Amino acid sequence: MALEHAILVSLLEKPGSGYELARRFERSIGYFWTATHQQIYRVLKRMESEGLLAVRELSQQSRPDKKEYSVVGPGRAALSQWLHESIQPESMRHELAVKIRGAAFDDPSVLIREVERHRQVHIDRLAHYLAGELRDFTGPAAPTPLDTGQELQHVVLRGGIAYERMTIAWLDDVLATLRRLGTSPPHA
Amino acid sequence: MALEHAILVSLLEKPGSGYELARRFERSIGYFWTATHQQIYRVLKRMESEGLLAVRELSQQSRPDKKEYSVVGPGRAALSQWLHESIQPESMRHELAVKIRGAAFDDPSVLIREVERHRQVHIDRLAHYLAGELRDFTGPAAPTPLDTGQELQHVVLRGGIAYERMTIAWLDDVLATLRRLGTSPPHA
DNA sequence: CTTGGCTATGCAACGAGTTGCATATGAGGA
DNA sequence: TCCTCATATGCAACTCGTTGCATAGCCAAG
Repeated sequence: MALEHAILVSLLEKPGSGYELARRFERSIGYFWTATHQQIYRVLKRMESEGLLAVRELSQQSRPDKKEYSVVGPGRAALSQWLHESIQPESMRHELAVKIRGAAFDDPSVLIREVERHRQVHIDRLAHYLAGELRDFTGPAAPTPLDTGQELQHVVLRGGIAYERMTIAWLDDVLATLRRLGTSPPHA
Repeated sequence: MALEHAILVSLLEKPGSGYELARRFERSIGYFWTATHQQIYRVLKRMESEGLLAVRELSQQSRPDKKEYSVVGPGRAALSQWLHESIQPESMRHELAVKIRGAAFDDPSVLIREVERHRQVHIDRLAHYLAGELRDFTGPAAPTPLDTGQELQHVVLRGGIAYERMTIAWLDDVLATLRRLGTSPPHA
């Protein structure tokens, strides 16, 4: 049910429509929790029927109407309760690592392009995070001092930055290893 | 379908039963891909019916019979084909980060114990990985030189080690931030 | 005036993953 | 004898998540 909680957090930070939430899940919240618009619409509907959210239909000019959701009392209570529960530490889901081990049973060098591609994606994400950090937290236009919400958003963003840096360094290690093995014969 | 591929890799490394695979998914392979035994049994059955795996029923003394699975031609081909396809870079799923941002709407200090608990889990995992590295790759009892499969297993393990170290450092940052905010009033 | 793009919401079908339960063998300890 | 533990496999029901498709309004470009 973590999507439910991610939605509560996002709507507490700022009310919005399903469509707007879907876009937030492509950046910001989406850095550490993903969801497609279909999933979001479905869960929003369920949460509204459970009384966690309130809806307001807004007519808009030059675009379709939208439904703006906001968190109401029971939703806030549900989030608060969840914060007091303990969750189990993340289990990894690293498909590329599966591929790398699998490469032992084929030609490891076929993975070089793939790993290079992933590396570039992580370099782009890092640049994106760093730009966001400068804009919102450490640059001249950032508010000082930061409030609690901003401090917490910043520490989460620092986690994302650390993750991307670590990943890029590891992919460099992977590439060096694949290139070193390049001339070796494939394993039985 | 990544579970399918993780199973192919694991069974190519060494044939085994569903039960044995389930235990491998608690260590080794499980460091970067998780699965429960129910899922594994179900997928094994499907893969066998699709001709990717062969089964051998083994009678055992002093324990129940088991079914030993191994990869056959088409399974190997399926893995090889997957290695040549490209996958999309991982999307994050970091529930703790959602909680941290959510803490802005409650008392941030309630998370301190939770974060400390996660930190300890990652310290334990790091110690476990380092012990495995010493045993299998860098210690005096490790084979020299390593073959291709071992080199690739090692580079994946180095990724796990880097991940745990990064995570521990980040959780220290999170704890320092939570403690600093400890005396502040909760956000609106 | 048609096409493509952005906003905005949604259904239907499927596949992936979790939780709870059920069953059975045999070892070792209370 | 009974209980628990480790081995070993599995069903049923459910939730979560993805993919493909559909609809609809309005704008701007060609």
